[in-house]
Amino acid sequence: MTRPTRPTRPIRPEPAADRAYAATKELVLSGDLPGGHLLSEGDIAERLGMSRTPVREAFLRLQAEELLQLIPKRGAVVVPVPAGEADDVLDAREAVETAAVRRLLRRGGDVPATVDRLRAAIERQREQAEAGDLAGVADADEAFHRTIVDAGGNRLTARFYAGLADRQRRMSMHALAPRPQQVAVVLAEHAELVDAIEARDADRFAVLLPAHLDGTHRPGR
Amino acid sequence: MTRPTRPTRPIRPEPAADRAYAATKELVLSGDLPGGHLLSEGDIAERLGMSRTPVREAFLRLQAEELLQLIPKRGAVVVPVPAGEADDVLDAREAVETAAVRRLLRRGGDVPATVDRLRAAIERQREQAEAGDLAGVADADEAFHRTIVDAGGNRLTARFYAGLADRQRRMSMHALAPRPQQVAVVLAEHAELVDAIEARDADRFAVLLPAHLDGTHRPGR
DNA sequence: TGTCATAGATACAAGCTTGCATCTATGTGT
DNA sequence: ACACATAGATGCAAGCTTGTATCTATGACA
Repeated sequence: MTRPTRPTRPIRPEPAADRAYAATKELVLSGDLPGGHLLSEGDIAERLGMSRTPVREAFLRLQAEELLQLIPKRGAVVVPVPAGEADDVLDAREAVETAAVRRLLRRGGDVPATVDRLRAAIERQREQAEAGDLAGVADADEAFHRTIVDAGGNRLTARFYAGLADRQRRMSMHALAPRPQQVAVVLAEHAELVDAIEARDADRFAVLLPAHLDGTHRPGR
Repeated sequence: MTRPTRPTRPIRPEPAADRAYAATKELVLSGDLPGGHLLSEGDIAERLGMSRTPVREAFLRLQAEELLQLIPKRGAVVVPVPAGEADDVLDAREAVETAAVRRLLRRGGDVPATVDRLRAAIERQREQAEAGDLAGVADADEAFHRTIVDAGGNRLTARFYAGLADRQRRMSMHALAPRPQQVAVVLAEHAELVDAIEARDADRFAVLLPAHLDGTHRPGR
């Protein structure tokens, strides 16, 4: 099996439908399209240089994620962030992450490996913060929490959590950027959460997490 | 606001895509199509007397629910129930229901109304059991648990839970039908769950629920 | 001569384009 | 204020193109 270099790379062009999906989703999640905005298949199709069909496919997928709402014979409206969505997201995240930790401990998963991964994620976040990369900080934060969820080993909740992260990202676009000292608090709280996991203390984790999420993501407090 | 009867009922024919979605989903959830089965757009389209386009839309929606997997140029395979899916579903249900109760109590929701609805659901389930309607028993059981989730007031988790119920239904098709005395146990445990809610004791609920779900849905025990 | 590997042909299925019918909302004229 | 014409957008259908698997026939080798 000598294959020194990739032989003439059989690149397959990304399907048009996937491009349309990614582009449109980015428009919605980035907040570039405000809630309530009405968009049409033809518009996007023209902008992306493709026909309406792949765009329609993209719209259907986004409707399944409740980011778009297709209105018969009218178009697709960007679903506005419902009132109370922030609460719902945080509540759901808390439930999923807590359940993941309980399951990890209950089923005797590899706690040390998880702890290592989490501490590495904290370190990455610290580096991003020192580099002043705000988007990088947010990414690392998401990676930290996703690592917790993945450790639980429940594919269904992990998938659900990915959708929650999307929605949170969409809301964060309208929120204030975290200030440096807030990042320090986040890092410290993350460390505490990891300590609780390392101590195999799910109850302590369950107490720490809501405070962490509320404190981080609720501007009013 | 006098609208005595519906005036000339403006019935709109159900869109072809919705019919295709419902029909195909039923095929999968009922277990009529085994996991791994390969089906094609053309087949379904012909059977339902429509073109491939709405069928394709249905397939896309089902792929978003991870019930179908579209394989380029090949067809759509019915995603087999993954190993460990039963565990994942029960784990996720436990997390969602427990979180719903905690939230209901934390936010001072209308506990008496919820309790009333739950006791009514138990009563319906008892009636279905006495009538010997096994499907009715299963429906009432789902309604009971869904009532708990809805009481939490989190739209995101409620939606997630609906998908869990679908997957559970699909798995139940291959499971044994419950025996009458098992139904009695279920009813008694439901009553205990409601009592915990009425007593506003989320911790007791969190202890009772896993035992209930495990005992009911894990044949091996 | 029999068996196996292989290359070519064929059938099938999706990805996408295009076109048409239908429905909704809007604006105009009386 | 109301009816009607019109523009715009989707819902659906049919056809074309492309990619994949399967079948078959041919040739090499034992």
